[in-house]
Formats: sequence, structure tokens, C-alpha cells
Amino acid sequence: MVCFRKVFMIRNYYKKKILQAVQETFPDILSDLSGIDILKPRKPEWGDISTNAPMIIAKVLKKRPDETASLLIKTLNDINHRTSGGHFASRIEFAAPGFINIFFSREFMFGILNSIFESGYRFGYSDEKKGEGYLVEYVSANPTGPLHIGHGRGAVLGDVICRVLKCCGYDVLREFYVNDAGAQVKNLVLSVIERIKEIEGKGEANIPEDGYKGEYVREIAQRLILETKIGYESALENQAVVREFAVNYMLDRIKSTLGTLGVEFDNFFSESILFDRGMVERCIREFESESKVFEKDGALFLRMENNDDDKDRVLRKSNGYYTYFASDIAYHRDKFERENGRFQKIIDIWGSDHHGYIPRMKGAVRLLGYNPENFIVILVQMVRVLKDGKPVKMSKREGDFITLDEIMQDVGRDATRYTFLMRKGDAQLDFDIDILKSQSLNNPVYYAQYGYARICSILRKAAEAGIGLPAGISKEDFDGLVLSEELDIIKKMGEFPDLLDNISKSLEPHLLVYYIQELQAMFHQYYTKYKKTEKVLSDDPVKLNGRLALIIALKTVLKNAFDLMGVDAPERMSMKGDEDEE
RNA sequence: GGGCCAGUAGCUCAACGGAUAGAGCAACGGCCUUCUAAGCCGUAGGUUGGGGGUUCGAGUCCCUCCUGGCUCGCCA
Repeated sequence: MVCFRKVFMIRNYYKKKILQAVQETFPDILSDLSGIDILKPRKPEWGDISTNAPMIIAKVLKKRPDETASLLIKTLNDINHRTSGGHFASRIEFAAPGFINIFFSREFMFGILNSIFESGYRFGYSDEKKGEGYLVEYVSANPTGPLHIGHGRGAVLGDVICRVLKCCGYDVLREFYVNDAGAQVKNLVLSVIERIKEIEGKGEANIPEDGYKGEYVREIAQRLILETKIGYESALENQAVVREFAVNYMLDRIKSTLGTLGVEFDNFFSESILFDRGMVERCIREFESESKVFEKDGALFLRMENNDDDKDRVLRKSNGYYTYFASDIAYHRDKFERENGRFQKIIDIWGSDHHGYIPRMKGAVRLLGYNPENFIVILVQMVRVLKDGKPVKMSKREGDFITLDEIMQDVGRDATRYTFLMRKGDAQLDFDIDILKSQSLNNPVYYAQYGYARICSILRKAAEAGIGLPAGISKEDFDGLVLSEELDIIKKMGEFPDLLDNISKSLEPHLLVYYIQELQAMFHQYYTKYKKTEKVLSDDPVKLNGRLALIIALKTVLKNAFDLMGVDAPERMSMKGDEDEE
């Protein structure tokens, strides 16, 4: 058997073999070979994995691609026969204009299946990069209102990115930045106080221009009165009390929504702490001593020109207050410095309306003495909510919006998460409430879950028939797997570790959805095609054991993928028309 | 006006610079006495916004134009 140790990535495995072949065939070649690529062919007749190496080498050596290819194939065949424990390829072919196509051997596919059983729920996981730290900040909604759908998208994306990074062996900290020091919170406080006045009948609520008019503000006021016995006048005098209560109330509510969504955080980092601990001042003092700032018109500017930004930026306004940018610099410095530099990479997930802020923050990171490349911003486009076919205007201040809680009540957590994960973050997304409500049975998440439930159903049937489930795959039972659909499913499952590695680098979790969708389609097709002829529960004991092993492995891979997406993997699903059961 | 992102099937979107551009919805026609029909099969649908360029090869990279979104504060 081909040796599978720890995480096994097919791409890397074959890349090694091909590079080895290149070295052995052309020992004198010195050029840069980074153009050599390992591809997954689109057509079955092009093999299971292929490379463009002949073309790259042909260019360097000024030879014809078919010449370099035939030499490489010769060496590859040689290596294939030398490989201890079994061959990795059953066929190695040339294809015009200069590809080498490799077909997996049965030994290789047996190895994939075997490694799924060996790794189980950790299949696809890695501990290779252990120690490399990522601090991922996401959501970070102002505690001035309930979460809306846009927050949900960022939350799910951040959550799944963290899950994938963790399983790829990174040291991950999930953080929520609480903007509890700025003007927005102040506006909330004033709004709450006005509602208190209204409730006590001391006049009409006079919500300030930048205040919040949502119903929840009245709720905060009512609770505040109830729990602290505070009145209008004392609230005016003790705004800090109102502030603390309101922020805590909103944070609790936000946390509860996140809990429903299945999104967790390791840390909630308060903006106020940056000021309380003098972290903002410290940054500014150091910038001053390094002549990175200057005063103009009574304000303090950070020199950003000719850096990453196109403009000098204000850190301290002429009224003496610091800008949001100033505290954000201190915050990001802390991220890099925290726990003796535990985090090499800082990832922020922002709404794409903040994209103009990226050069500024990158520049600040550079001025702090860190490499801006280690500060990565993922942008998430705002979600447009459609109702009655028309976009719903959403204004937090006007209190006119659909909350994330309401969305989840309508379509459920799984569908909500799945919908957000279906597209990459920086693409516009329409969330049509009516369609998701009325056609929720058509939701793609059910397609994915249905396949899982089907597998469980077969395994239940097997148990009922007294058939023991295999805990692994033996060489003999593997002989029962000969249908091309079966082998294709095995190959696809083998891609899972590559996929996770890819996502951990590209930070694009939507690939997970596409993978599940494809894998499920393969299973549904296989199931339907053979439900009358070649059932999993075959009378032939070799086929039976092979197929049981296949679907148990499939169940494992699917479960792992679902877990990473935070979507439920149901053991059974009721069919249409069965609603009245139970 | 400057900057960032996008423009791919009727709609929503995929496709590390690789071979004949793919799914899902929607449309049309089929498949349930058998391991779950929330499934499967088939048909139709495209000059990848337009035009140049780079090379063995471009939806992908460069230039330019068109269109849309976002953004250009001593707001956060």
C-alpha cells in the first residue's frame, strides 16, 4: 500500500513524484521550476491527476513538449515500479500539447479509503503548522443594536474560517472587538434616556439626530427602570450607569444571537480598555518620538503619505479627542504584541464598505514596525434583503431592519449558515426572505443533508438485518469496489485534505459548499443508478463489505465537512408528505 | 474626478494561467412494488460587458473603454 501518514494530500504527493522525476530525468536543469503545476483534469479520459511539466521544461531546454514528456513518463514509470508497498499509478500517458496524465492505481485508492478509517473524524486534519498563530477578528458589531443579516454573514464566514484554520493545525484565537468607547454608544445612551423620559410621562422622547429609534431602545429603558429604579433625572446625571447597562444588555443580546447561529468567540475585547490602560497614548508617544506625527490646525496627524496610504491621517482631533483610527492602531498593535507575539497573522473580517480603510490600517501596521502582509483583511459584502421582490431599506438608527434572529426563526440556522457560505465573501448576496420562507424545502442545504440521512438509513437497514458494520477496509473487501462511480467517490473523498489546506490559504470557505454539493451529487447518482441492481446491501459478501466501508467512509467525510460548516448532519430526514408523522 | 471590487446560461453563482467554460434555481420531457423521489435521467440555454495586447495556451495577467456596487471626514 502507498504509505499514508498523518494528513495526506494527493496534490503534494504527486508533486513530489513529478519533481523527483524531473530531477532524475534532467539532473542539470537549474531553472526555476515553479511553473510546474499539478492539475485535476476535467475529463475522466485525462486521468486523475496531471501536470504541465513537459511544457515548462520544453521551454527551458528549447525542446519539443512531446520529447520532454516521453522522457519524463519513462522516469515516472520507473519510480512507479520502485515505489515500496505498491504502485501509485496504473497508467501514465502523454496528452497534447504537453500534459502528462496519471491514472490512480487501485493500491492508491485503497490507501485513501484506508486513511479515512484510520483518521476517522480527524480525516483532513493536520498538525503540521502547529504553533503558527492566527488572531481572527470578526463581527465586532457596535453594541448599539441587534445583529442584522450582514453581521450574520461575517459571523458565519469568520466562524468557518476559524474552524478550518484550527483543523489545519493553526493556533487560532477568535475575537470580537467591542466599540464601547465611541460616539455611537454615547448616542445610544442619549436615546435610552429619552425613552426613559417618555415612559415616565415627562415629555415626548426627543431622539437626537444620530440617535437610535428602534423598539429595542425602549426595551432597554424599561429594563433599566425596572432593574435599577433609575429615573429620568438621575439617568441624565449618571450616564455611566446607563451606558454600562445598555452596552451589557446589547452585548448579551448579541451573544445570544451568535449562540443561536452557532458562532463562538474566545475573547471580547473592549475598546475602552485601550484608553484605560493608556495604550493609545503609548502609541502616540512613540510615534512622536520617532517623528511620525505632526500638528496642524490644532490636530495631530500621522504621516501616511508615501507609505501605503495617500493622505496623512488625524489621530487626535482639535477638540482633544482621539479618532477611531487612533484606538484602532493601538488595538492592532496589541494583537501583534499579545502573549509575546503568539500571533503571526492578524485577520480582520470587515464589511466591504470599509475597504477604503485598508491602506490606512496597513500603513499603520508598517509604522508600528510590523509587516503589513501579516495583517489580512477579508471583506464581506453587505447582504441585500429582499421582501416582496423589493430590497428592504435597512437603517440601524431608524430602527427599521430585519434582525438576524428573525431570519433564523424564518429559515432556520442550517439554511442561514449554508446560504452565507454558498458564495465567497466579496460577492454581493441577495437574501430573499419570501423565497427562503416559501421554498425552504428547496434549499440547497437539504440536498446536502439528505445524502447524509440516506447513508444513515442504509446503515440502519444493515443493522436491522443483523449485518455487522466494518471498522475498516481490508484488501479483500476492497476488491468488491469496482464500479466507476464507487472509485470516483473514493477519489473525491481523497481530495478533502487538499481542500482544507486550500481553504486555510485562500480563506474562502465557500469551496466547502461546492465540495459537499459535488460529493453528494456523486452519491445520489450512484444510489439512484444502482438501487435496483447493485445495492449497497448486496448478497455478495465481498461487495457488501466493500460498499459498507465506502459509505461509512463517506459518512465520515461528510460529517467532518458539516462540522466545519457548523451545519447539522441529520441521521434521518422526514420526506415530503410525512410531516404528520410522530 | 481619484481609489477598490465586480460584470460568465433567463436568475444566483463556480472554475491554483491549462485541454471541449461548469453547478443550482427557473423552463420543458421522463423515472417511485425494491437501501428515503428533499432524489435521479434527459432537453434547451454562452462571442465569459466591448476592443486591443502578453504566450505554446487567457474567463483568469496587462492596457483601454462601457456598466454596476462601495468608498474618498478632525464619523465610527
